[in-house]
Amino acid sequence: MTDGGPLTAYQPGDERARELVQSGIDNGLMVTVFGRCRVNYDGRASSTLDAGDRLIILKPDGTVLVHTGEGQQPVNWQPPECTQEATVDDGLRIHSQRENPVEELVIDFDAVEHVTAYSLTDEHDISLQGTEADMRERILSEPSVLEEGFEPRATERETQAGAVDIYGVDATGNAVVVELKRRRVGPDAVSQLHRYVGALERDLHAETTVRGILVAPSVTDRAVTLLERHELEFVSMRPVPEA
Amino acid sequence: MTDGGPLTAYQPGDERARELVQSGIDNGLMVTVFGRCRVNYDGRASSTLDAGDRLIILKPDGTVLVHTGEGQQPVNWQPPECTQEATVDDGLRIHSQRENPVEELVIDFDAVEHVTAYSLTDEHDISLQGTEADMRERILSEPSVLEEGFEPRATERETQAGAVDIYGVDATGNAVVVELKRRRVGPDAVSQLHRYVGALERDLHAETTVRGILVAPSVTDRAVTLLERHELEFVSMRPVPEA
DNA sequence: AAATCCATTTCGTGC
DNA sequence: GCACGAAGTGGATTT
Repeated sequence: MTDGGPLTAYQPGDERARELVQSGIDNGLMVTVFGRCRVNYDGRASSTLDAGDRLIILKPDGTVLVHTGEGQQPVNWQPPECTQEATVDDGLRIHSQRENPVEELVIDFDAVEHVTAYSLTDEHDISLQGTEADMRERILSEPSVLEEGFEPRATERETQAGAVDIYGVDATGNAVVVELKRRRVGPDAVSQLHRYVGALERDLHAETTVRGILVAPSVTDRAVTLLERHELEFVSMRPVPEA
Repeated sequence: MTDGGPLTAYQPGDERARELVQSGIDNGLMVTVFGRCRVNYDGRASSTLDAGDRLIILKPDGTVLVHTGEGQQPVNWQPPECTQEATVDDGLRIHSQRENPVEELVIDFDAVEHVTAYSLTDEHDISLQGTEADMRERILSEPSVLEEGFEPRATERETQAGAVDIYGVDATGNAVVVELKRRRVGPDAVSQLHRYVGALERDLHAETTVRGILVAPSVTDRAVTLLERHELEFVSMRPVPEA
C-alpha cells in the first residue's frame, strides 16, 4: 500500500479473506465483504438469515452492518464499540460481540466474492462550537445574511417578555424581532419568540407590523408547525459557517 | 464477467467511474463507491457535508446510503425507489432524486478510490427454499424439541380448513396441531392455526382436547395477544439452527 | 447515568 | 391506501 488506497481481494481463498479482514480490523480500516453468507444474531432479540448474497461493512469504530439488495436498513447489525474477529471454520466466519447487553453476531460465508479494506482519513469536520454572540456579530456586521434590507436597531432590547436578541426593521419598515439559537431548536424557542413579538406589538401600540424571525441551524418538525401557526419565520444559520 | 462476480475499478478516471456506476444502476446491481466526496441533501430537511472519505452504496431498489467510518447510521441517504444518475461534471457526480416528497441527494467526488458493482441473486428465491421442511424434519426426527412426550402421527393431515403441517398427540393423549413458519409471524398465522384447531375439534367430535402449537422463530406482539385469546401455544424454533 | 424528546425516523399492521 | 404504533429503534439533549 503506497498511498492509503484500498486493499482488495477478488474471490479470495478462506485464509486470504480471513487475513485481509482481520488485518483491516486490527489497523482501523473500513472493511467490506461481499458474498453468500448466513447470519445469526442473538442478543436483545434473535434472528437467523438463510444463505444469501450480502454486503458486510465493518467500521473502525466497531460497527457492523449487513446489507442486502433491498431496504434502507441493514438486515442485521452491531452498534459501535463491538469487537470483531475473523476466523476460518468451514469457511470465512466473522464474529462480532459486545457485552452490556450481551449480543452476538455471527456471519458464515459460503462464498466470498470480494473483500476490501479502505483507509479513512479522519473527518476533522468538528464544528468548533460557535456561540450565539458569533451569530449576532455576523448578522450585525452583514445584516443581509438575515434578509436583504434588514437594518439592526438594537441588541438585547428589553420587552415585557424579556430581552430580545436583535431588534430592527426590514426593507418596508416593519419591526423585526430576531431570536438566535446556536443549536437545533424545538417548539420552546418558537413560543419564546412568539412572546417577544406579542410584547413588542403591545409596546409599539400596534402602530407597525412586528415580524418574528427565528435564527438557528435547524428546527424540529413540531417547531415548524408552531412557526406556521404563529406566522413566524425561520432562517437557517449555523454558529460556525463553512470557511 | 464470466460468473456474475463483482466488477471493480481501482482509482478509475472520472469517465470510467461514471460508466461503471451508471451501468450498475441500469443493470440492477449493488454499486459501492469509495472516495473523497462532498454531499448535499435537500428535501424534508437539508444538509451539507464537506469533503471527506465515505462509502456510498447504491442498491437495486433505489436506496442510497452514505457511510463514514463512524456510526451505525448513514450520514446521508435516500429511501428505496429513488432514481439515481451518474454524471461527470468537475468529477464524478451521483445524483439521486425522488418526488412525493421532493428530495434530492447530490454526491460530488473529489477523488474516486474504488468502484464496485455486485450482482445479487434474488433473496426471495433463496429464502423460499423449503426451510419449513427442515423444521418439520427436525421435529419428526426428534419430537422432544417441540415438547417432551410429543408423538407425531401425520404430516399434511387434511382438515376442513386445509392441511395441517404436523398432527400428533401429547404425553397425556391430547391431539396436537403444529403450524410451522420459517419467519417471524403475525396474527395471520395465529388465525390460521386457530382455524385448524377448530376444524380438528369438529373432525374429532370433541372427544379429545385439541391443542394448537405455533412453531416459528418469533412472533409479533399482536400475535401474542391473539395466541392468548385463542389459548394457543408458541414454541420458538429457527429454520436453520447454528450447527 | 437516567429520562425524555425528536427523527429526512424506518417498519409493520390494522383499518 | 392511509393512520397508528413498535423498534435489537438511534441519537441528542436535559435532569
